[in-house]
Amino acid sequence: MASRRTTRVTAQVDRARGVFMISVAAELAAMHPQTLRMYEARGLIEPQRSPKGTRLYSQADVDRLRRIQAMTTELGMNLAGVERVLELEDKLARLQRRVETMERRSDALQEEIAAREAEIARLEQVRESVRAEIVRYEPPGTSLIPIRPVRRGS
Amino acid sequence: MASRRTTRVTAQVDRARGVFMISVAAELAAMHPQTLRMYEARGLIEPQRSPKGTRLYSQADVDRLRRIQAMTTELGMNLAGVERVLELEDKLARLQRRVETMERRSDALQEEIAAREAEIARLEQVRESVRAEIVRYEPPGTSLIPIRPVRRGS
DNA sequence: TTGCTCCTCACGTCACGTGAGGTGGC
DNA sequence: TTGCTCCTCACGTCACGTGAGGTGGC
Repeated sequence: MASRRTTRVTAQVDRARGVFMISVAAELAAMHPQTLRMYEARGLIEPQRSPKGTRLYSQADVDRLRRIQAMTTELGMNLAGVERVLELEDKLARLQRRVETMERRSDALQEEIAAREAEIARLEQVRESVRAEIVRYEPPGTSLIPIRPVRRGS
Repeated sequence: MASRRTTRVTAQVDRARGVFMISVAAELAAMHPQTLRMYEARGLIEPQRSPKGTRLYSQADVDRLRRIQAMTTELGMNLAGVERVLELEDKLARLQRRVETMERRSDALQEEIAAREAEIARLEQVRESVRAEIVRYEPPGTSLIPIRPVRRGS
């Protein structure tokens, strides 16, 4: 279990780590290397840099490039639109996660209500049986002590 | 209260009703009439038509045109991007409303829990006082009747 | 007749992608 | 030296907006 978590964290780190130089990244994204430089100039992508200044693209960068590629090629969007859509998709994903969290919370609250309902039912059951026991001490006409309303602080 | 609702419904109907011919709508949206025809051909807007075939734009149409205008002029987006962004903004608005509904529901559930907590506290309180009353009937050494464990069904 | 509507066609502009050209370090 | 990197500049293409041109009904 601990090892699985470690593996996942490592994979995440790797996904964000700059490993491809521009020619490789361009081939993986099916783009011209010059296009990648252009996208960077417009702020659509920010690859890391080696100490010498060479761009280093991560797997996450390549994925993002492919999403951009789909929007421009398949939908015919320009870069201004791509930028805005990427923003909105991020917002949407965050909101989606929030909805899921709230749904789980809602379920948990429902369970809390059910648990308290059960507790109330249990307490009422106890009260009923106590009442039944008390009544047994008072069979009409056979009680040894007179029955009177209980008065507090008497 | 009923009249306020009626007013709102009327306003909504008016907002969706085709009232402006193309030259007026174009002026309200600060656009060329030909541009409006182009947007319609591309499916970005669907004005109603008079029996004679004249386009009739509603206030909602004009608002939509202004939103499109802002995206193309201020952000430099093309129409493919506008289309996608309008879709995503709709989705986002729906999800936003859902989050608000869920928040209200969550609050309501919290209140339900609080109400049941109060009921539990009340029942426990009752049980405590019943116990206290029973004890009061059994002062050691002064009871008129012998105290024995209660046996069911005896 | 004027001014609107409808339509189609064509052109100018601009964004984007890509190629060329020149530099520098493994 | 080869093949990559870096950069800037320039050109071809395409989408979009707008204008022209011709029609028809209040």
